[in-house]
Amino acid sequence: MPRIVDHEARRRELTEALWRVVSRDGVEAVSVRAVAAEAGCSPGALRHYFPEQRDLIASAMSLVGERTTARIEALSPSGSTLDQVLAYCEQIIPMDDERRFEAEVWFGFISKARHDPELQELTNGVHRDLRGFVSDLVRAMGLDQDETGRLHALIDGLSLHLLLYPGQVTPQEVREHLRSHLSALLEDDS
Amino acid sequence: MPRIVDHEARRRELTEALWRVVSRDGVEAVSVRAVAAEAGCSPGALRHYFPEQRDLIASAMSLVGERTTARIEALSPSGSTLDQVLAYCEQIIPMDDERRFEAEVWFGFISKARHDPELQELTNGVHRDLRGFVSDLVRAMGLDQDETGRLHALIDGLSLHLLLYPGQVTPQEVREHLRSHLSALLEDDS
DNA sequence: TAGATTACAACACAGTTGTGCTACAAAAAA
DNA sequence: TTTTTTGTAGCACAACTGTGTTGTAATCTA
Repeated sequence: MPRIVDHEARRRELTEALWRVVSRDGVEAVSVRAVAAEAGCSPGALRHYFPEQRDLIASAMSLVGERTTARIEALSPSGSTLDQVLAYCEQIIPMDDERRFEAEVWFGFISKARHDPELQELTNGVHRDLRGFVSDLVRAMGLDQDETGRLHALIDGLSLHLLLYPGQVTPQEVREHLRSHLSALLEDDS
Repeated sequence: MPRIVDHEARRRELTEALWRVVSRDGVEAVSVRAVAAEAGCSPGALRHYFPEQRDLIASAMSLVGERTTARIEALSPSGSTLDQVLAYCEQIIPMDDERRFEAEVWFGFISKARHDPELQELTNGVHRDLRGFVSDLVRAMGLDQDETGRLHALIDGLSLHLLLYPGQVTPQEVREHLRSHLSALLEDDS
């Protein structure tokens, strides 16, 4: 065994194993043993990196935030203002499997986080960050900041519907709703 | 022991005990034993009315739907069209503690329901009903049905934010967002 | 009154949970 | 070389889980 291991990378691996468990068997199936098995190591090894289960979950939720912001920052949208804002918004909506896994993890653990001060602080932070991001979009559209709360709620509502009722709501519909909403906002402004 | 007990009422009592556990200790704390203790009876007695835990959870989620629709049907709003529609919408948003408990139970169990066909059918049904309700409102406002999905998502997004981030979002803000949204829809129509 | 039915309690059982502790092997440091 | 550190495995433990089974007292039916 190598004495020195890239701690950060190992934690990432293990966190992604947790993701796989969640997306395959749901949040209920997450346990120290299940995640360790998925990662192909012993529970003891996992606990070497995450002493408590809470740490694992916190890491998983943080990763959602990190990946979302990374995707946003990597984006260099073109086209009309509407198209650009639309492209940004879609990065936080589960339009494909990748974003669906993120949403699954997020919404899955969020009720666990509600009664855990430490996790709650984390989710509050991510929520604040996202609101700041939406706020920037609203500003970029030259709109009043009153619109931030409404747009943010619309985005999260659409996300929720897409995740929970994929049979009743499709990505195309979501894109249309978002487009018409932004369109109305922009023409209202001019 | 009386031989005949009002089955329906007893189930209601036990379901409400589950609600209390959820609102006090969170969804994670729900177990046959915990709910029985909260209801002041033995786990065996509980299992007499709910043979499996799934039945209990299904009953709790159904109760959310029932209470919401009951509240809606009991409503006889007055004032402008906008005020009336607003009053209806607020019945499915956790503006006070009563509706907050409902939302807590609903969002708490919904990720459990995602990997359980029987529960999923239930949640799909409630979602469909709510969409039908929103659709009626949209029709009452004389709007195109395209608005249904957007309004429904906005309502659920606002609900989610109100439930999860009570420190960052207030009922007053939610009411304002909803009002301005409906207002824009109505004036756009004329 | 005799018997069937029902509400409830209590226990048993096997499985799973998070976490603490010990042991050991590999690699770095001395 | 010897010693120390570090990653990993494995076991132990107590608590808790859902659910099956059995017992019992109270009430209704005949």
